[in-house]
Amino acid sequence: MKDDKKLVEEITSMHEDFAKWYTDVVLKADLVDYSSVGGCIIFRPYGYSIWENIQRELNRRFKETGHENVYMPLFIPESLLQKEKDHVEGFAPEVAWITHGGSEELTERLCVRPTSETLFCDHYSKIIHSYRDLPKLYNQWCSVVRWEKTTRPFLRTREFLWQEGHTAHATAEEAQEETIRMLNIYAEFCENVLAIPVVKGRKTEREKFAGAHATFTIESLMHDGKALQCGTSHNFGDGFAKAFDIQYTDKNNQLQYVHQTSWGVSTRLIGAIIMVHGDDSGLVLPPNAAPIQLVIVPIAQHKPGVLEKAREISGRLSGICRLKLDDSDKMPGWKFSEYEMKGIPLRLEIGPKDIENNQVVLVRRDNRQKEIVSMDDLENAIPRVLADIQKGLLEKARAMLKDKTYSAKTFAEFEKIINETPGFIKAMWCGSSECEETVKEKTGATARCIPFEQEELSQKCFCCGKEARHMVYWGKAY
RNA sequence: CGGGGUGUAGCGCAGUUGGUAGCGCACGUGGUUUGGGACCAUGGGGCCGGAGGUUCAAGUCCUCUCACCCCGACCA
Repeated sequence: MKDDKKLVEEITSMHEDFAKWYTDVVLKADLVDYSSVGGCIIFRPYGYSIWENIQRELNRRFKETGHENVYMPLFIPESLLQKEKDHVEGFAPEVAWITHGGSEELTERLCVRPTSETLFCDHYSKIIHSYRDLPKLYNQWCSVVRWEKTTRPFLRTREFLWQEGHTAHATAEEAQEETIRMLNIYAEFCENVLAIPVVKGRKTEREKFAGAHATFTIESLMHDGKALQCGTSHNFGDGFAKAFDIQYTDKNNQLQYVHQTSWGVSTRLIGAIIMVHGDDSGLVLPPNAAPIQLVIVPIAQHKPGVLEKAREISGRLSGICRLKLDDSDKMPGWKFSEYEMKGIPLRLEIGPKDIENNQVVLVRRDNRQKEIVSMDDLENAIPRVLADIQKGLLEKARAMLKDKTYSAKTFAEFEKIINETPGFIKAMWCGSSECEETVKEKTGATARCIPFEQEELSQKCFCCGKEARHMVYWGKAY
């Protein structure tokens, strides 16, 4: 078999049609099904299981840093939503409204939460009285609704699952620390669990969250050169506190407003995994996020001893990795293709010849390398190979990010890159919203972030030529 | 919200000048198979997206609707 032979014929090649490739993968890997409600998806067990892994890993990190999970209502009274002006304006166009209970019209419309800032604020205003009540470090796992016009599985759906952390602090400094702490947790999680390298930075005024003082972001780059915002962390300062009257008495018996943050990641991360690691055979999952890390495929399973051996191995390994034994009567080749589409990191083949030789065959999903391993060494070999795959995927993704990151000094250079080799473009910027607008109009690219790691590529804004203030990562985004 | 496309079996499709629906895959059963998507036999499955109309007769022609997908403008 040639390495480059396309084994899975049901998936469109990503070079042929990236959008089609994406939806093919999403459907063929059994991650989701389309639902009867426009713009919404059904998470199938395999897709939901990835989300559960994400939840488990993040929950551990949130709890290690002192956060508690809570749950707020799905509905927000219109009056509550309207308390913070920028916030309402930002979300108004995509809010879904409840107008009736049964056949009776409600006296006040209820908004289906597009995000829960207002609910947390309302609650905080009641429960925070003293500096002794601070900080409040809350998080909630829930779904939110934003009535989007264009939708794509995971990347943009009308209802999506996410987590939103909402914290209240005594001082501006503490709030800023929290904002960055959570951004760093997201970045570490993306790299170590999802094997997705990210660029950390601050959003421009134009791109920041409605109602925030500052928004920080982690941005990643997909196979097609488009950027994907993977998570955001906002510093609200005391803006919401003033709108919602969240005050506490400090040590000197003075009334003070709290300083707040919020931060979130969503099921969009699953879209990122697909578009960063996937290939023409389908999904490729990093072991740390994979619902099933190892699939055992018995060969000639009707022959005496084969299934027994496969079951024995399954039992031995079940404590050291998440695995599945497929003893259905499908052909082995069918199983190989199926689990490649599903991105299971590692496959173990066990057949009569292997049993004779006291060995098994391991095949990696990421590079299809085969390795023959002694039956006695499985407990060492499996974790070793899984760790190696995890590491390899991150390295590969890092190389891609580096490869697709360009820099431009002039507008002409910028345009040429965006049109010919899409990716991140580093370029100096004067800080004006007008230049962002111009760039967007002429090239379709937006300022993804002002990275923490600044470089001085030149003294002048690549767009208007005036004095540059920041180096910005630009790109077309999902 | 604009532009394009598609709706016929679970999925993918065919269906000629209008004559009352077919193929592949999947599924059920029996058997033979199993190191890269097996084969034979046999069986089940349909208000042709919906509503009007034209006609003796509509999957097919006309009108109107609805849904979904894709591509753009706005957004986790």
